[in-house]
Amino acid sequence: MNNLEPAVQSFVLHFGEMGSRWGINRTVGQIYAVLYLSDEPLNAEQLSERLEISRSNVSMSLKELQSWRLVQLQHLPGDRRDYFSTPNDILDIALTLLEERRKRELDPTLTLLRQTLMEPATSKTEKHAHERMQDMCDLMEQVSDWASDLQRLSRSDLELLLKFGNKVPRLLEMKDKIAVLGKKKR
Amino acid sequence: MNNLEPAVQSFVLHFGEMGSRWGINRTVGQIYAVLYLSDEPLNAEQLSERLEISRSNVSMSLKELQSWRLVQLQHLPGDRRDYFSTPNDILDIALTLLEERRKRELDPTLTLLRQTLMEPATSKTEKHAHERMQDMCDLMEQVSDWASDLQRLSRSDLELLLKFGNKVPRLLEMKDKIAVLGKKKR
DNA sequence: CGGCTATTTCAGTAATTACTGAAATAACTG
DNA sequence: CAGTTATTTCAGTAATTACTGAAATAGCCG
Repeated sequence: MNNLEPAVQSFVLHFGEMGSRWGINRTVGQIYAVLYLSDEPLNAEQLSERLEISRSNVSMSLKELQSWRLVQLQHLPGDRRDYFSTPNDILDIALTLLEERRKRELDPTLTLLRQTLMEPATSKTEKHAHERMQDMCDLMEQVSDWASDLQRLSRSDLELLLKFGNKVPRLLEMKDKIAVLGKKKR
Repeated sequence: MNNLEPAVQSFVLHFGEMGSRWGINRTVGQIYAVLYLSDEPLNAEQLSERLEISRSNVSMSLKELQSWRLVQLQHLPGDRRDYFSTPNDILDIALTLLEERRKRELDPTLTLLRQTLMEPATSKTEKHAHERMQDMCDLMEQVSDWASDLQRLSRSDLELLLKFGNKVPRLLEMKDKIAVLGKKKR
């Protein structure tokens, strides 16, 4: 890993750590970091060398990253090896991550909650448990909808939303107008 | 764990799984789930029995949850054991989670990125890496600011924001007015 | 203080997860 | 088709993480 430039190396190490703090493992995080910083697509062999990990480990980790749609596979003319890169736009990446997490974490939980809430609650404690689950279900639905909506925004709207984020409270002062707008259009 | 009512049990198991998909481990997730659904505070002994795990495991897991500020410690009159519960409001919980994750994941990464970006980039590849890091840094700052702002919103504004979430695109149609408002007040 | 109860700590072990090398598969090339 | 190169799979092992029981600590109460 000393073949990496210092700035790259510390970023890669940090990402590895963050990865394992998440569900993702260290190696997967490191591979992603290397690809993200690289100015050209890399093949498995190169990743294996730079991170000093086995070829097979690279193969498995890349499969994992592909399942998250976080890396793109491409070919260079006259070279039949697989080359990998990340999207150029960090917003693209963030949106993909958000969407995948929604699918993997929110959706299954929502399914379970709805299913459980179909059954009648008998005892007092069970009634209370149902209330709690209902609250969680409601919130998760809202968050899930929010996330879906973000996916549909144009790039420029997204950037606007991010930029004005720290003025959200003020934006909410306009809630009356927004409410009117909501009624008018729907 | 068969002492738990079926609805509770499946929720607890699911939460355990989700926990380990996260950085948090299965037991911690299960304990949290039990506490969240319980209609009364529980002590370590009770958690140990219900989940059939050792007393010491409960102790460690509760410490972990306390470090995330996700459980509240309290005492019952005439009983010197520690009792634990979660906040009643799921929004409270979500905000705490958001804030802790910001502190643990975004902040350290931002620190590293800023630090690295202070150094000059020499080679061509290093310049490219710096650009990538700068992009990530910018986005993370915006997200971090967003998260901070959410913490400061009143409960009613938060609920409004959540409810109107799926009308975000329409809300952005008003960007001109928002821009004006931004200038006027700042 | 001495006994009692509750909680924490921690070394050892169990369970899980990550990684490797070797072998199998796949895909091209002459 | 045989040879060559690239990728994947997988059984075995290494490394990490989770969990336990026993011992230590802490705090109360008579």
